[in-house]
Amino acid sequence: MGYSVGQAARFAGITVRSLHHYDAIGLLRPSERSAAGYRRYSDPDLDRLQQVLFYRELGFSLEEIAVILDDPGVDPVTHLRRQHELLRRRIGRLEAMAAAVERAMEARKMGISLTPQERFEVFGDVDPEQYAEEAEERWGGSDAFEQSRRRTARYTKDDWRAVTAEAGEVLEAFAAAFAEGAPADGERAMGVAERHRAHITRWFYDCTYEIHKGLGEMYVADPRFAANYERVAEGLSRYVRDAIHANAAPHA
Amino acid sequence: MGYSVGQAARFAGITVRSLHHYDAIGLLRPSERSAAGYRRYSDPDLDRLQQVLFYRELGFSLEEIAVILDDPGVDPVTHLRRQHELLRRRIGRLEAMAAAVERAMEARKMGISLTPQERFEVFGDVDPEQYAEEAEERWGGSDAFEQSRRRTARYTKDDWRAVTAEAGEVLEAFAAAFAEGAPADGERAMGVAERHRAHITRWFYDCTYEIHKGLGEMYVADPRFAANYERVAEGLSRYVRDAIHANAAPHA
DNA sequence: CTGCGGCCTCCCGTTACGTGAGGGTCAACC
DNA sequence: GGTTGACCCTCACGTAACGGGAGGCCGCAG
Repeated sequence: MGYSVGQAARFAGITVRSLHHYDAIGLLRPSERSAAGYRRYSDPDLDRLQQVLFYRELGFSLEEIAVILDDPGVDPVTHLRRQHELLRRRIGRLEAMAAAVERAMEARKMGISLTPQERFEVFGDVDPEQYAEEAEERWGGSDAFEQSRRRTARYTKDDWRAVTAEAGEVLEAFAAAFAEGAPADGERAMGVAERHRAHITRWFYDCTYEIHKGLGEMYVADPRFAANYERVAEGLSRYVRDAIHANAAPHA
Repeated sequence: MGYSVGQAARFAGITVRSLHHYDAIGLLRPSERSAAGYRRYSDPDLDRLQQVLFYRELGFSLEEIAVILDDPGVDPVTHLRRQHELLRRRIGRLEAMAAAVERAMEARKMGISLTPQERFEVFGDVDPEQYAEEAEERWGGSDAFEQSRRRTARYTKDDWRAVTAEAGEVLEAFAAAFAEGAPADGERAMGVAERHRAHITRWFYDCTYEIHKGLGEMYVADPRFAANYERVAEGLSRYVRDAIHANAAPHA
Protein backbone atom coordinates (compact mmCIF):
# COMPACT_ATOMS: atom_id res chain seq x y z
CA MET A 1 0.00 0.00 0.00
CA GLY A 2 0.95 3.66 -0.36
CA TYR A 3 1.13 6.09 -3.22
CA SER A 4 4.03 7.46 -5.25
CA VAL A 5 4.76 11.19 -5.44
CA GLY A 6 3.16 11.41 -8.84
CA GLN A 7 -0.01 9.73 -7.65
CA ALA A 8 -0.25 11.88 -4.54
CA ALA A 9 0.36 14.99 -6.62
CA ARG A 10 -2.39 14.05 -9.06
CA PHE A 11 -4.79 13.35 -6.23
CA ALA A 12 -4.17 16.70 -4.64
CA GLY A 13 -3.91 18.62 -7.90
CA ILE A 14 -0.45 19.95 -7.15
CA THR A 15 3.01 19.38 -8.64
CA VAL A 16 5.58 16.76 -7.72
CA ARG A 17 8.00 19.58 -7.06
CA SER A 18 5.76 20.94 -4.32
CA LEU A 19 5.72 17.58 -2.58
CA HIS A 20 9.51 17.46 -2.85
CA HIS A 21 9.60 20.91 -1.30
CA TYR A 22 7.29 19.96 1.57
CA ASP A 23 9.49 16.97 2.17
CA ALA A 24 12.66 19.05 2.11
CA ILE A 25 11.41 21.56 4.66
CA GLY A 26 9.94 18.85 6.85
CA LEU A 27 6.34 19.94 6.46
CA LEU A 28 5.22 16.65 4.97
CA ARG A 29 7.62 13.74 4.94
CA PRO A 30 6.26 10.58 3.39
CA SER A 31 6.00 7.97 6.13
CA GLU A 32 7.98 5.49 4.06
CA ARG A 33 10.61 5.13 1.37
CA SER A 34 10.94 2.20 -0.99
CA ALA A 35 14.18 0.25 -1.23
CA ALA A 36 15.16 2.39 -4.20
CA GLY A 37 14.52 5.60 -2.27
CA TYR A 38 11.08 6.29 -3.77
CA ARG A 39 8.71 8.33 -1.62
CA ARG A 40 5.66 6.34 -0.47
CA TYR A 41 2.70 8.33 0.82
CA SER A 42 0.28 6.59 3.18
CA ASP A 43 -3.37 7.59 3.70
CA PRO A 44 -2.56 9.56 6.87
CA ASP A 45 0.10 11.35 4.82
CA LEU A 46 -2.56 12.35 2.31
CA ASP A 47 -4.77 13.49 5.14
CA ARG A 48 -2.02 15.75 6.36
CA LEU A 49 -1.45 16.97 2.81
CA GLN A 50 -5.09 17.93 2.58
CA GLN A 51 -4.73 19.96 5.78
CA VAL A 52 -1.63 21.64 4.42
CA LEU A 53 -3.40 22.65 1.24
CA PHE A 54 -6.36 23.91 3.19
CA TYR A 55 -4.33 26.33 5.27
CA ARG A 56 -2.19 27.26 2.29
CA GLU A 57 -5.35 28.21 0.39
CA LEU A 58 -6.17 30.60 3.20
CA GLY A 59 -2.81 32.29 2.89
CA PHE A 60 -0.82 30.80 5.73
CA SER A 61 2.93 30.38 5.21
CA LEU A 62 4.27 26.85 5.18
CA GLU A 63 6.11 27.55 8.41
CA GLU A 64 2.91 28.67 10.12
CA ILE A 65 1.13 25.60 8.78
CA ALA A 66 3.78 23.37 10.28
CA VAL A 67 3.27 25.01 13.65
CA ILE A 68 -0.50 24.68 13.41
CA LEU A 69 -0.46 21.05 12.37
CA ASP A 70 2.25 19.98 14.80
CA ASP A 71 0.58 21.62 17.75
CA PRO A 72 0.05 18.73 20.13
CA GLY A 73 -2.99 20.25 21.87
CA VAL A 74 -5.05 19.74 18.77
CA ASP A 75 -7.85 17.24 18.45
CA PRO A 76 -9.11 17.06 14.88
CA VAL A 77 -12.53 18.45 15.76
CA THR A 78 -10.97 21.66 17.03
CA HIS A 79 -9.11 21.80 13.74
CA LEU A 80 -12.30 21.51 11.77
CA ARG A 81 -14.00 24.15 13.85
CA ARG A 82 -11.08 26.49 13.39
CA GLN A 83 -11.09 25.89 9.64
CA HIS A 84 -14.78 26.60 9.45
CA GLU A 85 -14.33 29.81 11.38
CA LEU A 86 -11.47 30.89 9.11
CA LEU A 87 -13.57 30.20 6.05
CA ARG A 88 -16.52 32.15 7.41
CA ARG A 89 -14.31 35.15 8.06
CA ARG A 90 -12.75 35.06 4.64
CA ILE A 91 -16.14 34.73 3.00
CA GLY A 92 -17.34 37.68 5.06
CA ARG A 93 -14.46 39.79 3.86
CA LEU A 94 -14.99 38.87 0.22
CA GLU A 95 -18.68 39.64 0.56
CA ALA A 96 -17.79 43.04 1.95
CA MET A 97 -15.58 43.57 -1.10
CA ALA A 98 -18.39 42.46 -3.38
CA ALA A 99 -20.74 44.88 -1.67
CA ALA A 100 -18.18 47.64 -2.13
CA VAL A 101 -17.96 46.83 -5.82
CA GLU A 102 -21.73 46.98 -6.06
CA ARG A 103 -21.75 50.35 -4.33
CA ALA A 104 -19.08 51.55 -6.74
CA MET A 105 -21.23 50.50 -9.70
CA GLU A 106 -24.22 52.19 -8.14
CA ALA A 107 -22.21 55.34 -7.53
CA ARG A 108 -20.90 55.34 -11.07
CA LYS A 109 -24.40 55.04 -12.46
CA MET A 110 -25.45 58.05 -10.40
CA GLY A 111 -22.35 59.95 -11.47
CA ILE A 112 -20.92 60.22 -7.96
CA SER A 113 -17.22 59.60 -7.62
CA LEU A 114 -15.88 58.01 -4.45
CA THR A 115 -12.83 59.32 -2.69
CA PRO A 116 -9.92 56.87 -2.84
CA GLN A 117 -10.10 56.56 0.93
CA GLU A 118 -13.66 55.34 0.76
CA ARG A 119 -12.55 52.67 -1.64
CA PHE A 120 -9.64 51.51 0.48
CA GLU A 121 -11.90 51.06 3.48
CA VAL A 122 -12.84 47.72 1.98
CA PHE A 123 -9.44 46.24 2.52
CA GLY A 124 -9.12 48.07 5.80
CA ASP A 125 -7.95 46.70 9.09
CA VAL A 126 -9.91 43.65 10.05
CA ASP A 127 -10.51 45.72 13.18
CA PRO A 128 -8.44 44.48 16.13
CA GLU A 129 -11.55 44.30 18.26
CA GLN A 130 -13.35 42.08 15.79
CA TYR A 131 -14.57 39.96 18.67
CA ALA A 132 -16.92 42.67 19.84
CA GLU A 133 -18.86 42.51 16.62
CA GLU A 134 -21.95 44.21 17.90
CA ALA A 135 -19.92 47.32 18.67
CA GLU A 136 -20.99 48.78 15.34
CA GLU A 137 -24.62 48.99 16.34
CA ARG A 138 -23.80 50.54 19.68
CA TRP A 139 -21.91 53.45 18.22
CA GLY A 140 -24.78 54.90 16.27
CA GLY A 141 -24.30 58.65 16.41
CA SER A 142 -20.68 58.92 17.52
CA ASP A 143 -19.62 56.72 14.61
CA ALA A 144 -17.85 59.62 12.93
CA PHE A 145 -15.87 60.45 16.03
CA GLU A 146 -14.65 56.89 16.46
CA GLN A 147 -13.68 56.65 12.80
CA SER A 148 -11.76 59.87 13.09
CA ARG A 149 -9.95 58.71 16.22
CA ARG A 150 -9.00 55.40 14.63
CA ARG A 151 -7.61 57.05 11.53
CA THR A 152 -5.77 59.98 13.02
CA ALA A 153 -4.07 57.67 15.53
CA ARG A 154 -1.88 56.43 12.68
CA TYR A 155 -1.03 59.84 11.29
CA THR A 156 2.55 61.03 11.35
CA LYS A 157 3.82 64.57 11.49
CA ASP A 158 4.01 64.58 7.72
CA ASP A 159 0.37 63.63 7.54
CA TRP A 160 -0.59 66.43 9.86
CA ARG A 161 1.42 68.84 7.81
CA ALA A 162 -0.53 67.75 4.77
CA VAL A 163 -3.81 68.09 6.67
CA THR A 164 -3.15 71.63 7.79
CA ALA A 165 -1.77 72.60 4.40
CA GLU A 166 -4.88 71.30 2.65
CA ALA A 167 -7.16 72.92 5.23
CA GLY A 168 -5.31 76.19 4.62
CA GLU A 169 -5.91 75.93 0.87
CA VAL A 170 -9.60 75.41 1.40
CA LEU A 171 -9.77 78.31 3.80
CA GLU A 172 -7.99 80.56 1.31
CA ALA A 173 -10.35 79.48 -1.43
CA PHE A 174 -13.33 80.36 0.74
CA ALA A 175 -11.77 83.71 1.61
CA ALA A 176 -11.03 84.51 -2.04
CA ALA A 177 -14.55 83.66 -3.18
CA PHE A 178 -15.94 85.73 -0.32
CA ALA A 179 -13.67 88.68 -1.04
CA GLU A 180 -14.52 88.67 -4.73
CA GLY A 181 -18.19 88.76 -4.00
CA ALA A 182 -19.11 85.27 -5.26
CA PRO A 183 -22.53 84.37 -3.88
CA ALA A 184 -22.58 81.70 -1.14
CA ASP A 185 -25.13 79.65 -3.09
CA GLY A 186 -23.21 80.05 -6.34
CA GLU A 187 -21.23 77.39 -8.19
CA ARG A 188 -17.87 78.65 -7.04
CA ALA A 189 -18.61 78.73 -3.31
CA MET A 190 -20.39 75.38 -3.53
CA GLY A 191 -17.34 73.91 -5.24
CA VAL A 192 -15.14 75.00 -2.38
CA ALA A 193 -17.66 73.60 0.11
CA GLU A 194 -17.46 70.26 -1.68
CA ARG A 195 -13.67 70.40 -1.49
CA HIS A 196 -14.03 71.01 2.21
CA ARG A 197 -16.31 68.02 2.63
CA ALA A 198 -13.85 65.84 0.66
CA HIS A 199 -11.07 67.11 2.91
CA ILE A 200 -12.93 65.93 6.02
CA THR A 201 -13.79 62.60 4.46
CA ARG A 202 -10.23 62.11 3.31
CA TRP A 203 -8.55 62.74 6.60
CA PHE A 204 -11.07 62.23 9.37
CA TYR A 205 -14.31 60.45 8.75
CA ASP A 206 -17.04 59.79 6.23
CA CYS A 207 -18.56 63.25 6.06
CA THR A 208 -22.09 63.02 4.69
CA TYR A 209 -23.98 66.11 3.54
CA GLU A 210 -26.07 65.87 6.67
CA ILE A 211 -23.01 65.89 8.91
CA HIS A 212 -21.47 68.63 6.79
CA LYS A 213 -24.45 70.89 7.43
CA GLY A 214 -24.03 70.24 11.14
CA LEU A 215 -20.40 71.29 10.88
CA GLY A 216 -21.42 74.47 9.07
CA GLU A 217 -23.71 75.41 11.89
CA MET A 218 -20.98 74.72 14.41
CA TYR A 219 -18.54 76.97 12.58
CA VAL A 220 -20.92 79.82 13.25
CA ALA A 221 -22.12 78.85 16.71
CA ASP A 222 -18.89 77.69 18.35
CA PRO A 223 -16.65 80.74 18.90
CA ARG A 224 -13.51 78.59 18.76
CA PHE A 225 -14.24 77.65 15.15
CA ALA A 226 -15.88 80.93 14.23
CA ALA A 227 -12.75 82.82 15.30
CA ASN A 228 -10.74 80.76 12.84
CA TYR A 229 -12.81 82.15 9.97
CA GLU A 230 -13.58 85.58 11.34
CA ARG A 231 -9.86 86.15 11.83
CA VAL A 232 -9.47 86.02 8.06
CA ALA A 233 -12.50 88.08 7.17
CA GLU A 234 -15.53 89.34 9.00
CA GLY A 235 -18.65 87.39 8.08
CA LEU A 236 -16.65 84.50 6.55
CA SER A 237 -17.95 81.89 9.02
CA ARG A 238 -21.56 82.55 7.99
CA TYR A 239 -20.52 82.59 4.34
CA VAL A 240 -18.94 79.18 4.75
CA ARG A 241 -22.02 77.82 6.50
CA ASP A 242 -24.29 79.11 3.73
CA ALA A 243 -22.05 77.65 1.03
CA ILE A 244 -22.11 74.29 2.79
CA HIS A 245 -25.89 74.36 3.01
CA ALA A 246 -26.25 75.34 -0.63
CA ASN A 247 -23.91 72.53 -1.63
CA ALA A 248 -25.83 70.00 0.46
CA ALA A 249 -29.31 71.05 -0.70
CA PRO A 250 -29.41 68.96 -3.93
CA HIS A 251 -28.45 65.87 -1.96
CA ALA A 252 -31.17 66.14 0.68
CA MET B 1 -1.48 68.14 -3.82
CA GLY B 2 -0.46 64.52 -3.83
CA TYR B 3 0.65 62.02 -1.23
CA SER B 4 4.06 60.71 -0.23
CA VAL B 5 4.91 57.00 -0.41
CA GLY B 6 4.40 56.65 3.30
CA GLN B 7 0.97 58.24 3.17
CA ALA B 8 -0.12 56.16 0.21
CA ALA B 9 1.17 53.03 1.90
CA ARG B 10 -0.72 53.81 5.10
CA PHE B 11 -3.91 54.50 3.16
CA ALA B 12 -3.68 51.21 1.37
CA GLY B 13 -2.40 49.23 4.32
CA ILE B 14 0.73 48.03 2.53
CA THR B 15 4.45 48.70 2.91
CA VAL B 16 6.53 51.41 1.31
CA ARG B 17 8.71 48.71 -0.18
CA SER B 18 5.76 47.34 -2.11
CA LEU B 19 5.13 50.74 -3.65
CA HIS B 20 8.80 50.98 -4.54
CA HIS B 21 8.52 47.59 -6.16
CA TYR B 22 5.41 48.50 -8.13
CA ASP B 23 7.24 51.59 -9.31
CA ALA B 24 10.34 49.62 -10.29
CA ILE B 25 8.43 47.11 -12.41
CA GLY B 26 6.28 49.82 -13.95
CA LEU B 27 3.01 48.59 -12.49
CA LEU B 28 2.31 51.82 -10.65
CA ARG B 29 4.55 54.80 -11.25
CA PRO B 30 3.64 57.90 -9.26
CA SER B 31 2.50 60.57 -11.69
CA GLU B 32 4.95 63.05 -10.24
CA ARG B 33 8.25 63.43 -8.44
CA SER B 34 9.22 66.33 -6.16
CA ALA B 35 12.36 68.35 -6.82
CA ALA B 36 14.23 66.17 -4.34
CA GLY B 37 13.12 63.01 -6.13
CA TYR B 38 10.30 62.18 -3.71
CA ARG B 39 7.44 60.12 -5.14
CA ARG B 40 4.13 62.01 -5.23
CA TYR B 41 0.96 59.96 -5.66
CA SER B 42 -2.11 61.65 -7.11
CA ASP B 43 -5.70 60.56 -6.54
CA PRO B 44 -5.86 58.69 -9.86
CA ASP B 45 -2.66 56.93 -8.77
CA LEU B 46 -4.40 55.79 -5.60
CA ASP B 47 -7.35 54.62 -7.65
CA ARG B 48 -5.04 52.47 -9.70
CA LEU B 49 -3.37 51.21 -6.56
CA GLN B 50 -6.73 50.12 -5.24
CA GLN B 51 -7.32 48.18 -8.44
CA VAL B 52 -3.90 46.57 -8.16
CA LEU B 53 -4.58 45.45 -4.61
CA PHE B 54 -7.96 44.10 -5.59
CA TYR B 55 -6.61 41.80 -8.25
CA ARG B 56 -3.64 40.89 -6.09
CA GLU B 57 -6.03 39.82 -3.35
CA LEU B 58 -7.61 37.44 -5.82
CA GLY B 59 -4.28 35.83 -6.61
CA PHE B 60 -3.28 37.46 -9.88
CA SER B 61 0.43 37.98 -10.52
CA LEU B 62 1.64 41.55 -10.83
CA GLU B 63 2.39 40.98 -14.48
CA GLU B 64 -1.14 39.78 -15.14
CA ILE B 65 -2.50 42.77 -13.24
CA ALA B 66 -0.48 45.11 -15.42
CA VAL B 67 -1.98 43.51 -18.52
CA ILE B 68 -5.49 43.71 -17.13
CA LEU B 69 -5.25 47.32 -16.04
CA ASP B 70 -3.45 48.54 -19.16
CA ASP B 71 -5.88 46.87 -21.52
CA PRO B 72 -7.20 49.77 -23.57
CA GLY B 73 -10.57 48.15 -24.29
CA VAL B 74 -11.58 48.58 -20.72
CA ASP B 75 -14.31 50.89 -19.57
CA PRO B 76 -14.43 51.02 -15.77
CA VAL B 77 -17.89 49.49 -15.60
CA THR B 78 -16.69 46.34 -17.33
CA HIS B 79 -13.90 46.25 -14.77
CA LEU B 80 -16.34 46.41 -11.90
CA ARG B 81 -18.52 43.73 -13.40
CA ARG B 82 -15.53 41.46 -13.87
CA GLN B 83 -14.40 42.06 -10.30
CA HIS B 84 -17.84 41.23 -9.01
CA GLU B 85 -17.91 38.03 -11.02
CA LEU B 86 -14.46 37.02 -9.73
CA LEU B 87 -15.55 37.66 -6.18
CA ARG B 88 -18.72 35.63 -6.59
CA ARG B 89 -16.75 32.67 -7.89
CA ARG B 90 -14.23 32.81 -5.12
CA ILE B 91 -16.97 33.05 -2.53
CA GLY B 92 -18.65 30.06 -4.11
CA ARG B 93 -15.51 28.03 -3.85
CA LEU B 94 -14.94 28.96 -0.23
CA GLU B 95 -18.54 28.11 0.56
CA ALA B 96 -18.01 24.70 -1.02
CA MET B 97 -14.98 24.25 1.21
CA ALA B 98 -16.98 25.32 4.24
CA ALA B 99 -19.68 22.81 3.33
CA ALA B 100 -17.03 20.13 3.01
CA VAL B 101 -15.71 20.98 6.46
CA GLU B 102 -19.23 20.73 7.83
CA ARG B 103 -19.65 17.34 6.20
CA ALA B 104 -16.34 16.25 7.68
CA MET B 105 -17.51 17.27 11.15
CA GLU B 106 -20.78 15.49 10.59
CA ALA B 107 -18.96 12.38 9.42
CA ARG B 108 -16.64 12.47 12.38
CA LYS B 109 -19.57 12.70 14.78
CA MET B 110 -21.10 9.65 13.15
CA GLY B 111 -17.79 7.82 13.26
CA ILE B 112 -17.47 7.54 9.49
CA SER B 113 -14.05 8.24 8.06
CA LEU B 114 -13.76 9.80 4.62
CA THR B 115 -11.36 8.53 2.02
CA PRO B 116 -8.63 11.03 1.26
CA GLN B 117 -9.94 11.28 -2.26
CA GLU B 118 -13.32 12.43 -1.04
CA ARG B 119 -11.63 15.17 0.91
CA PHE B 120 -9.52 16.38 -2.01
CA GLU B 121 -12.59 16.73 -4.17
CA VAL B 122 -13.14 20.08 -2.50
CA PHE B 123 -10.11 21.65 -4.04
CA GLY B 124 -10.69 19.79 -7.24
CA ASP B 125 -10.43 21.15 -10.73
CA VAL B 126 -12.54 24.21 -11.17
CA ASP B 127 -13.83 22.18 -14.09
CA PRO B 128 -12.57 23.49 -17.44
CA GLU B 129 -16.15 23.72 -18.68
CA GLN B 130 -17.17 25.95 -15.81
CA TYR B 131 -19.11 28.05 -18.24
CA ALA B 132 -21.68 25.35 -18.67
CA GLU B 133 -22.63 25.57 -15.03
CA GLU B 134 -25.92 23.82 -15.36
CA ALA B 135 -24.13 20.67 -16.55
CA GLU B 136 -24.26 19.31 -13.02
CA GLU B 137 -28.02 19.09 -13.02
CA ARG B 138 -28.10 17.40 -16.38
CA TRP B 139 -25.88 14.53 -15.37
CA GLY B 140 -28.20 13.15 -12.75
CA GLY B 141 -27.85 9.40 -12.94
CA SER B 142 -24.66 8.98 -14.93
CA ASP B 143 -22.83 11.14 -12.42
CA ALA B 144 -20.68 8.23 -11.33
CA PHE B 145 -19.69 7.45 -14.89
CA GLU B 146 -18.63 11.03 -15.60
CA GLN B 147 -16.65 11.21 -12.39
CA SER B 148 -14.89 8.00 -13.27
CA ARG B 149 -14.08 9.20 -16.76
CA ARG B 150 -12.72 12.49 -15.49
CA ARG B 151 -10.49 10.81 -12.97
CA THR B 152 -9.15 7.92 -14.98
CA ALA B 153 -8.28 10.25 -17.84
CA ARG B 154 -5.38 11.52 -15.78
CA TYR B 155 -4.12 8.13 -14.69
CA THR B 156 -0.69 6.99 -15.79
CA LYS B 157 0.53 3.48 -16.34
CA ASP B 158 1.82 3.45 -12.80
CA ASP B 159 -1.62 4.33 -11.55
CA TRP B 160 -3.16 1.53 -13.51
CA ARG B 161 -0.61 -0.88 -12.16
CA ALA B 162 -1.63 0.19 -8.66
CA VAL B 163 -5.32 -0.18 -9.55
CA THR B 164 -4.95 -3.69 -10.86
CA ALA B 165 -2.64 -4.65 -8.00
CA GLU B 166 -5.14 -3.41 -5.44
CA ALA B 167 -8.03 -5.04 -7.28
CA GLY B 168 -6.06 -8.28 -7.28
CA GLU B 169 -5.55 -8.07 -3.53
CA VAL B 170 -9.27 -7.61 -2.96
CA LEU B 171 -10.08 -10.47 -5.28
CA GLU B 172 -7.64 -12.74 -3.46
CA ALA B 173 -9.10 -11.74 -0.11
CA PHE B 174 -12.57 -12.64 -1.38
CA ALA B 175 -11.29 -15.93 -2.73
CA ALA B 176 -9.52 -16.77 0.53
CA ALA B 177 -12.57 -16.01 2.66
CA PHE B 178 -14.72 -18.05 0.28
CA ALA B 179 -12.28 -20.98 0.25
CA GLU B 180 -12.02 -21.03 4.01
CA GLY B 181 -15.77 -21.20 4.41
CA ALA B 182 -16.31 -17.77 5.96
CA PRO B 183 -20.02 -16.88 5.64
CA ALA B 184 -20.89 -14.16 3.08
CA ASP B 185 -22.77 -12.21 5.74
CA GLY B 186 -19.98 -12.64 8.30
CA GLU B 187 -17.59 -9.99 9.53
CA ARG B 188 -14.67 -11.17 7.42
CA ALA B 189 -16.47 -11.18 4.07
CA MET B 190 -18.16 -7.89 4.87
CA GLY B 191 -14.78 -6.40 5.66
CA VAL B 192 -13.48 -7.39 2.26
CA ALA B 193 -16.63 -5.99 0.65
CA GLU B 194 -15.95 -2.67 2.37
CA ARG B 195 -12.37 -2.73 1.09
CA HIS B 196 -13.79 -3.31 -2.38
CA ARG B 197 -16.11 -0.33 -2.04
CA ALA B 198 -13.22 1.82 -0.84
CA HIS B 199 -11.20 0.66 -3.83
CA ILE B 200 -13.89 1.84 -6.24
CA THR B 201 -14.28 5.14 -4.44
CA ARG B 202 -10.55 5.66 -4.37
CA TRP B 203 -9.89 5.09 -8.02
CA PHE B 204 -13.11 5.59 -9.94
CA TYR B 205 -16.07 7.33 -8.37
CA ASP B 206 -17.93 7.94 -5.16
CA CYS B 207 -19.30 4.46 -4.58
CA THR B 208 -22.28 4.65 -2.24
CA TYR B 209 -23.72 1.51 -0.66
CA GLU B 210 -26.65 1.78 -3.03
CA ILE B 211 -24.36 1.82 -6.05
CA HIS B 212 -22.26 -0.91 -4.54
CA LYS B 213 -25.28 -3.22 -4.31
CA GLY B 214 -25.97 -2.51 -7.97
CA LEU B 215 -22.40 -3.50 -8.82
CA GLY B 216 -22.81 -6.72 -6.85
CA GLU B 217 -25.84 -7.64 -8.92
CA MET B 218 -23.94 -6.87 -12.08
CA TYR B 219 -21.06 -9.13 -11.09
CA VAL B 220 -23.52 -11.99 -11.14
CA ALA B 221 -25.66 -10.97 -14.07
CA ASP B 222 -23.03 -9.74 -16.54
CA PRO B 223 -21.02 -12.70 -17.81
CA ARG B 224 -17.98 -10.51 -18.50
CA PHE B 225 -17.66 -9.68 -14.83
CA ALA B 226 -18.91 -13.00 -13.55
CA ALA B 227 -16.21 -14.80 -15.52
CA ASN B 228 -13.59 -12.78 -13.70
CA TYR B 229 -14.73 -14.24 -10.40
CA GLU B 230 -15.82 -17.68 -11.58
CA ARG B 231 -12.41 -18.16 -13.12
CA VAL B 232 -10.93 -18.08 -9.61
CA ALA B 233 -13.58 -20.19 -7.92
CA GLU B 234 -16.98 -21.47 -8.87
CA GLY B 235 -19.71 -19.58 -7.02
CA LEU B 236 -17.40 -16.69 -6.07
CA SER B 237 -19.40 -14.09 -7.98
CA ARG B 238 -22.54 -14.86 -5.97
CA TYR B 239 -20.50 -14.92 -2.78
CA VAL B 240 -19.15 -11.47 -3.55
CA ARG B 241 -22.62 -10.13 -4.30
CA ASP B 242 -23.96 -11.49 -1.02
CA ALA B 243 -21.05 -10.06 0.96
CA ILE B 244 -21.66 -6.67 -0.64
CA HIS B 245 -25.34 -6.79 0.25
CA ALA B 246 -24.62 -7.85 3.83
CA ASN B 247 -22.11 -5.01 4.16
CA ALA B 248 -24.59 -2.48 2.77
CA ALA B 249 -27.55 -3.59 4.87
CA PRO B 250 -26.73 -1.55 8.03
CA HIS B 251 -26.40 1.60 5.92
CA ALA B 252 -29.77 1.34 4.23
C1' DC C 1 18.77 -5.54 -23.68
C1' DT C 2 16.84 -1.56 -24.82
C1' DG C 3 13.49 1.84 -24.62
C1' DC C 4 10.27 4.59 -21.87
C1' DG C 5 7.97 6.52 -18.05
C1' DG C 6 8.63 7.61 -13.44
C1' DC C 7 11.63 8.51 -9.70
C1' DC C 8 15.85 10.42 -7.48
C1' DT C 9 19.09 14.45 -6.08
C1' DC C 10 21.43 18.65 -6.97
C1' DC C 11 21.11 23.31 -8.47
C1' DC C 12 20.09 27.62 -10.61
C1' DG C 13 16.00 30.84 -11.82
C1' DT C 14 11.79 33.56 -10.61
C1' DT C 15 8.25 36.34 -8.14
C1' DA C 16 7.19 39.61 -4.71
C1' DC C 17 8.73 41.45 -1.80
C1' DG C 18 11.88 42.01 3.42
C1' DT C 19 15.67 44.18 5.33
C1' DG C 20 19.32 46.88 6.07
C1' DA C 21 23.36 50.19 4.35
C1' DG C 22 24.60 54.58 3.22
C1' DG C 23 23.07 58.94 2.45
C1' DG C 24 19.95 63.26 1.18
C1' DT C 25 15.53 66.34 2.82
C1' DC C 26 13.03 69.26 5.60
C1' DA C 27 10.14 71.31 9.22
C1' DA C 28 11.10 71.96 13.99
C1' DC C 29 13.20 72.95 18.27
C1' DC C 30 16.76 74.91 20.98
C1' DG D 1 21.65 78.22 12.60
C1' DG D 2 23.01 73.88 13.83
C1' DT D 3 21.05 69.70 15.22
C1' DT D 4 17.48 66.33 15.75
C1' DG D 5 14.04 63.17 14.08
C1' DA D 6 10.93 61.52 10.81
C1' DC D 7 10.75 60.67 6.19
C1' DC D 8 12.66 60.00 1.69
C1' DC D 9 16.09 58.12 -1.87
C1' DT D 10 18.85 54.27 -4.30
C1' DC D 11 21.50 50.13 -4.38
C1' DA D 12 21.90 45.49 -3.07
C1' DC D 13 21.59 41.19 -0.91
C1' DG D 14 18.18 37.84 1.53
C1' DT D 15 13.92 34.94 1.62
C1' DA D 16 9.76 31.99 0.57
C1' DA D 17 7.74 28.81 -2.35
C1' DC D 18 8.28 26.84 -5.64
C1' DG D 19 9.56 26.17 -11.49
C1' DG D 20 12.36 23.87 -14.54
C1' DG D 21 15.98 21.43 -16.11
C1' DA D 22 20.49 18.20 -15.82
C1' DG D 23 22.29 13.90 -14.96
C1' DG D 24 21.35 9.46 -13.45
C1' DC D 25 18.90 5.08 -11.21
C1' DC D 26 14.49 1.74 -11.35
C1' DG D 27 11.53 -1.39 -13.49
C1' DC D 28 8.73 -3.36 -16.80
C1' DA D 29 7.30 -4.02 -21.73
C1' DG D 30 8.58 -5.35 -26.04
